[in-house]
Amino acid sequence: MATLKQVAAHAEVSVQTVSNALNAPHRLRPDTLQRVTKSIELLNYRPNRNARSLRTSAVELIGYCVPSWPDGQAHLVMDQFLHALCTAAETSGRHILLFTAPVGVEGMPVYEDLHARRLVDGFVLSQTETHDPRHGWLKEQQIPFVSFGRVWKETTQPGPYVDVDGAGGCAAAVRHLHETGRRRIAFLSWPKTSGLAEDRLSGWRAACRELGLPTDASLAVRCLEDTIDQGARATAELLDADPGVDAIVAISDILALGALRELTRRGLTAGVDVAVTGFDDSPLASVVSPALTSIRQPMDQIATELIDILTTPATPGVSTERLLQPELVIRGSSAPG
Amino acid sequence: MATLKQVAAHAEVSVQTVSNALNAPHRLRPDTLQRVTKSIELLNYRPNRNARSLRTSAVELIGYCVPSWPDGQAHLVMDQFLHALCTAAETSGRHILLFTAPVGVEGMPVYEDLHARRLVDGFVLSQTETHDPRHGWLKEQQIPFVSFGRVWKETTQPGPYVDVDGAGGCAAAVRHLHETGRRRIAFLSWPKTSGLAEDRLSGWRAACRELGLPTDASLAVRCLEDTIDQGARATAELLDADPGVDAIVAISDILALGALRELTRRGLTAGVDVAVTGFDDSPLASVVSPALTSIRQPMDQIATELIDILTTPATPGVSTERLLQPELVIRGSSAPG
DNA sequence: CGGGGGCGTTTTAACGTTCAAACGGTCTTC
DNA sequence: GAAGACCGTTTGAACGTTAAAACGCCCCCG
Repeated sequence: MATLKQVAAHAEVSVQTVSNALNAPHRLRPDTLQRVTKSIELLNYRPNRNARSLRTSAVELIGYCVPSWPDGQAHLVMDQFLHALCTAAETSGRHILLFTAPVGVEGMPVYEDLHARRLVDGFVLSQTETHDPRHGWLKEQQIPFVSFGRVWKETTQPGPYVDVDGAGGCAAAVRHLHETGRRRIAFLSWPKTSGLAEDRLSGWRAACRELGLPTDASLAVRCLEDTIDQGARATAELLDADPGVDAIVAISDILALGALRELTRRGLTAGVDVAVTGFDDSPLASVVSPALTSIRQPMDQIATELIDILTTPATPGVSTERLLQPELVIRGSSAPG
Repeated sequence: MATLKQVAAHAEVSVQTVSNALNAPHRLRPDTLQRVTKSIELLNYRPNRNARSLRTSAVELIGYCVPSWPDGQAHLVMDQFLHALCTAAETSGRHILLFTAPVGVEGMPVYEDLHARRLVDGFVLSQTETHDPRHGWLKEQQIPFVSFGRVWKETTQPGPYVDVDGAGGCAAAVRHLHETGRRRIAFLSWPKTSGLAEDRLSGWRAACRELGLPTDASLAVRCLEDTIDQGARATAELLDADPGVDAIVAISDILALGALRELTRRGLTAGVDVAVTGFDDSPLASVVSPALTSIRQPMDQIATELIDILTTPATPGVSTERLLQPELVIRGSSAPG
């Protein structure tokens, strides 16, 4: 465990010079730099992050509250997201610190504490809710943050965010289905209380109208829970009420799996008789058969933008609200063969 | 952002006394303690972790390498594990720091670097492999670690670990199936190269023998990948070759889902005609129908033991190898109604 | 030849905390 | 009544780093 002092002694320079060699190499004369660099390598020196942070009061750590989920609700792309976030943080020399906190505003003292004790520089929020109180609170406390997901509705100054254009994604799915000959496209959704759901639904509706396809109220079905069973049940209702449906855009992969199951149960072939698309391109999408066409969120890009916004000092010209386009991954459930 | 100095001035004591009030309150006279405590509250003081860590050279941070998975292989219980790990760390005043690293021994420089720069005190490893080189390497470097999962086979001094008795879990599943009248129980497995697979398989074999049930080689089928398709295909082969099979113990929930699908395809009812069990009790197990009987790993306990081993200084009497019992969660796929 | 300006390096001080030793007071003990 | 032990508190130093200022040197210019 070599220290700056030991390196300095070895290279026969002052401590500060070694520090400069690392943080501002242009200040050193080339030969000095080389001598110092050699000593650093020789002694296998690594800067002590704690000492550095104490001096600079920046810890290069970003807090992320690991979501807890109601039973039976999986976050199937969470590991993708975490991996992307981690990678993005690392390319900027930072790391992710995990913690737990109560949901909503009750969790705020935890955020404040972590920041006050200087365990983190700022936070990445996810699971943003319709009237998420966390944004306003953090802004008030002047704690840096960025949110994955817009704050939906009625909140003044929502703060910096990165989000995916769910409406655009669903519209793309509808257009793809239209191109492959589908003409009566249903939408499997969640309850109205979710901003996410309304956004995606609006994309389906807009694209259908644009293409002259029906958007009857009966074509948009809501499931109370994000489970396979609910997806299957809703699909059954849909097909019973309207046998002409030839495609289903589901708001999640899980609901889409439910749709697939119900189709199989009825002796229908997904992708042939009725096309199905999901959302998130979770790992399950590619392991079922027929494999599920799904709308993939660009996790790497999301993570990069999140870290970028969080670590770049606010600049007048640069927006801190970024909407990214998802990608439609086409598989057998909508285009067999 | 109050500091110790400011609190000291406010309480009219020395800095060290305030420090003692927090770290060794028994040393203070009750009235002094109260006065100091009051000042701390009044100024909303929070100790600066960096300064503390610099002095004590302990950062109270535990590194965990976020696993990256081959496409189409989901780690469905990773968020459960992370949540449990986080919670366990927090109850001991620590936190989890995420990072990425190449798999195997190539990732070791990353571990060393994080430790040398004093970003973490130690590591929790997971995804332990048969000849995992990380354990030996870390031990050699004297970097504290604990592994979730045994090092299988031939490694001397495997190092501290917490693991789940997969054999015991599978044996419990077999006994449960036997109790409910099943007499020809098959096992859906992975390739032989996995220590995990061999462990679980051995539990099935042992329990069957104990109960006088057949363990023909044809009853133990191997799937090359952990996908629903592979599980379905293997189940099809199994039933074609041996129509007498009345129960299937699958080594993973994913394979079990494949089995369920194949049964449905054949017009058989899971839980009635053929019983099926999975492993991990992933979120999917409870959202399919019939819901899947599955072997649940005690995540909270696992996490607690991991943190305990990692943070407790080695004591001669106390073992650092702990094997925990999983819990069989019985649902409709093995016991309808 | 004296003053100003770069340049590369060193010096000084500070970040906020804890450890170890020192201190002064009171209470025992012989 | 002096010596020792104990208790609660303070003092001094250190952890390893970086920011800012100071320094000495050389070069240029008037």
